[in-house]
Amino acid sequence: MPNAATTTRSRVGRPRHTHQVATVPPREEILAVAGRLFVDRGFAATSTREIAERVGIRQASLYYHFPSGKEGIVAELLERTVRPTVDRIARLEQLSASPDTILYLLVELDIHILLDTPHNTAFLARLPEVVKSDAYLAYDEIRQELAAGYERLGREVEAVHPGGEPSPRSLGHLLLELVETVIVFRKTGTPIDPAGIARSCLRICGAGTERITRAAAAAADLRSDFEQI
Amino acid sequence: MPNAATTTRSRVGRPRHTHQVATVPPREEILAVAGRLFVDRGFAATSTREIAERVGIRQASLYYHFPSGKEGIVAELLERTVRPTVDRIARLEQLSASPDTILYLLVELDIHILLDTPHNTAFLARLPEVVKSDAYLAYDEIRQELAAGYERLGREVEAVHPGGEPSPRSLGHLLLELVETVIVFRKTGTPIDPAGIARSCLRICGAGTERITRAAAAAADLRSDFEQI
DNA sequence: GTCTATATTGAGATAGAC
DNA sequence: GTCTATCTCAATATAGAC
Repeated sequence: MPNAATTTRSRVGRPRHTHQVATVPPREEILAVAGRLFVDRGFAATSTREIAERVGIRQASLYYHFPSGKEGIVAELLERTVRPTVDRIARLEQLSASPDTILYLLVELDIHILLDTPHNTAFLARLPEVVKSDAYLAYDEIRQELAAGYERLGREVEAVHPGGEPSPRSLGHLLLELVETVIVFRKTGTPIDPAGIARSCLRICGAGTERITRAAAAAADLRSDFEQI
Repeated sequence: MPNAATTTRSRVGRPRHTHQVATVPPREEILAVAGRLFVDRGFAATSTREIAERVGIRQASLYYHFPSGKEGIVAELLERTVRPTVDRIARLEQLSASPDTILYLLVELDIHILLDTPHNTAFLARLPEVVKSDAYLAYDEIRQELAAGYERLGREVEAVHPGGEPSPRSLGHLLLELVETVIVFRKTGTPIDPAGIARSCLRICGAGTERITRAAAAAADLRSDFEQI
């Protein structure tokens, strides 16, 4: 079935169904398959053979797309895990809303992104083999920014009514960890309650019931602005 | 230097320095070294050769102490991670104190135990390769009990003042995850604030500032009973 | 861009001497 | 209880044909 010059030519008659059947580029296929396996079985425990097998190519062919093998794959997966969140936090902090509302919104959006991440690949950042790798450095830098954002917002929420029980040290990291419980929950199949976690974050910062209710309502109005993109 | 019958005999003169230099049994040494390496580099990424090398024996000799190799080692490490906590929770729940106080105390004690665990081996339960192993089953069963305990206590704390903002779903797992943030923090070197986490747990369950302050004070009086053993 | 073939290395595990 | 020696298997990575 010779079929030369199937691209970049004008032809007589009805064009082929170039629907592509939404053909995913092999590179993307590799990332998806590898992400799933890494999260499922661990990074070191997953072989390039198995990745290739599931993609439908030979083991050696992986090195065409990712010359540095598994390392390169996990680097890109980590990158994609953290990028969208950081892109939004700057816009969030510019909103003219109460700190309560902004924190509530950040938590909800962060959770939303974590739950949407293809194969829960945010979990990869918790594997020791991955943490030791070079790929982790860029990821961690951005994550520190995120923790700093949580810290800033948390302290602002705390400052609305000074004099209460103080919020814990490492507040930013604690809030971020609380949000990232969804990574663990997603893995273990534990039911997830995003609004409950958002409320919990505000409570940790000293906000009372009425403030939380108000923040949740205000966040609901603003949320639609951030769901796109 | 022949030295027969060094035990169970009475001898003339000053006894040898039988201090043993606190000689740790090789089995324990293996567990300690392996625990450290597993947590540091991951389970699959750690070879039996490296464990043996650091213990000061040959790779093959490991199989005398642990016939099933790494699997057997990690099984025992997990076992030791979870046993002491579960042993105490039953006694805690029998105390005639407020739910606030008991939950506060449980959180503090749980954190204390997690921070004392030899090489942060509680982290092992978060490695996919370990979760897939048979060793994980026994561990998980006991951990479910623990989550159930947190759920019971959390709901009791919530019920003290009904009608407030409801606590999140999966409350027990959420509280347990919040406590276990110390595992992650210990790994990343993030400063840890045990009392702050305890207060955060109570807040999540709807307790206000005064109740938390009272619970902390009451817990301080009871704490000494549980530090021993 | 994908293949076959293979080099190379390192892992876990067992047998049997001491 | 620890050793040496070795088997077996699997993994990563490269070379070069198509």
